[in-house]
Amino acid sequence: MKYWLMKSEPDAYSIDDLAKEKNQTTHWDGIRNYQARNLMKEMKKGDRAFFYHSSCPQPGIVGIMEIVREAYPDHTAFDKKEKYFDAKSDPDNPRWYMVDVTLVRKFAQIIPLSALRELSEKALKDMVLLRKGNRLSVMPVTKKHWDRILKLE
DNA sequence: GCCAACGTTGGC
DNA sequence: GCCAACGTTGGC
Repeated sequence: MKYWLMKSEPDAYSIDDLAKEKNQTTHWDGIRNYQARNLMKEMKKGDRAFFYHSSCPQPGIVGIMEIVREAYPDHTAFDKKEKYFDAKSDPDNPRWYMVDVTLVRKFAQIIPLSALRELSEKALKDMVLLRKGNRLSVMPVTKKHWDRILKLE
């Protein structure tokens, strides 16, 4: 089993939105970055992912999700009415993919980015999220880092 | 709102 | 293939 981190702006879609979904499950659509897409294609059913709130007053990890369906075409790229429509994605040869995720649990308290940064020179050294200039919205997390982060809860 | 750090686009 | 211009992300 692998571990991941997936970002979302809570104004657009928060962990509470996920909690309100039927079966607390949704498709993680709208990824329009090749590196992030390629990582999503590596995801396997049963993998775990941190839900991360970005671009908000308190960025940080707010809970845990599980991958319940492996990568399949992101149909929102085909629909002109969708925000993430992409004319270059052809239904016969889709450019963008998404996975389905379900909520495992929401943390009682957010694990703020600032708390992660405090460990960036030690236990969380080289974590992708903490790398300077990091902009990836989907990224891998090592088991070592995953376990250490859970101790911050 | 600012700005660093990328990623993408398009002319050559 | 190079690279300047432009757009986006995301913390602060």
